[in-house]
Amino acid sequence: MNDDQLDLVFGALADRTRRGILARLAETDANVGDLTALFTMSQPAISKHLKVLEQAGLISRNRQGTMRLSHLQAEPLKHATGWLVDYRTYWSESYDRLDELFASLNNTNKEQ
Amino acid sequence: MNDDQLDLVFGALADRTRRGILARLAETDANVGDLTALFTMSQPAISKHLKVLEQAGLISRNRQGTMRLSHLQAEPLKHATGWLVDYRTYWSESYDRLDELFASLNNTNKEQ
DNA sequence: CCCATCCATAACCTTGTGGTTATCTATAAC
DNA sequence: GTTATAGATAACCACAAGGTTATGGATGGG
Repeated sequence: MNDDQLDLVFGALADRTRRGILARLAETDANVGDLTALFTMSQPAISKHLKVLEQAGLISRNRQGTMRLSHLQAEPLKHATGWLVDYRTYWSESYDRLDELFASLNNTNKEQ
Repeated sequence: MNDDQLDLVFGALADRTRRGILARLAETDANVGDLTALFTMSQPAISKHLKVLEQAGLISRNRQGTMRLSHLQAEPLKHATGWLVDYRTYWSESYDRLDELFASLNNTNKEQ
């Protein structure tokens, strides 16, 4: 994953509304109206966020009748994770297994 | 890790100069002059980037004589990773062991 | 004390971002 | 063909972001 893509992906993730959209899409696909109902902002604002997510490759969209369904595309999240875990040797602890890592992350997330 | 912190961390990572600074600090601590020499921009610009990184908790700084050394603080990267891996069930493949994940990531990163 | 060095800060500029309202387009239903 | 609905687009606004140059403040050395 190159610098341009990382700019787009991390930039897309740097907004809590967009992270909220991704969380919602992790459940099921959704149309623009569904997503607009979740946030206290206008439909065009949501459409803009969806465009940002699409350009980052984090969602795909296809027409379903008069609606456009957004679908989570998690692959760039995997690559962003790959970038981040390169720094794991600088974390305070190291983990051999993913489940150990996740257990630790859950703890530290709750602690804060 | 709450939304405000995620805003700051992902926002800090959304700039390639700041990612470059983190990569440099992964080797050794560095002062502002060292970092300015690495990029084609002015010293105040680097100082601004360092402030962003510091507010995101990604670096700490302490005076060493007349210099201020920046030191990588990777803990927020761990927490950001924790947020990202929550989406691992939506990746195209799943991995039980970190080394499997890393191997895959190295491959896909090289492929692109 | 004076001076050089390292860095921060201030002021400014341009562009991007996140929101709004108003309007246009596309699809489906009748 | 008309109409209703879903969503995109345009025009606009306020402010944040990323850069610049100029200058100020802190530290160490002679």
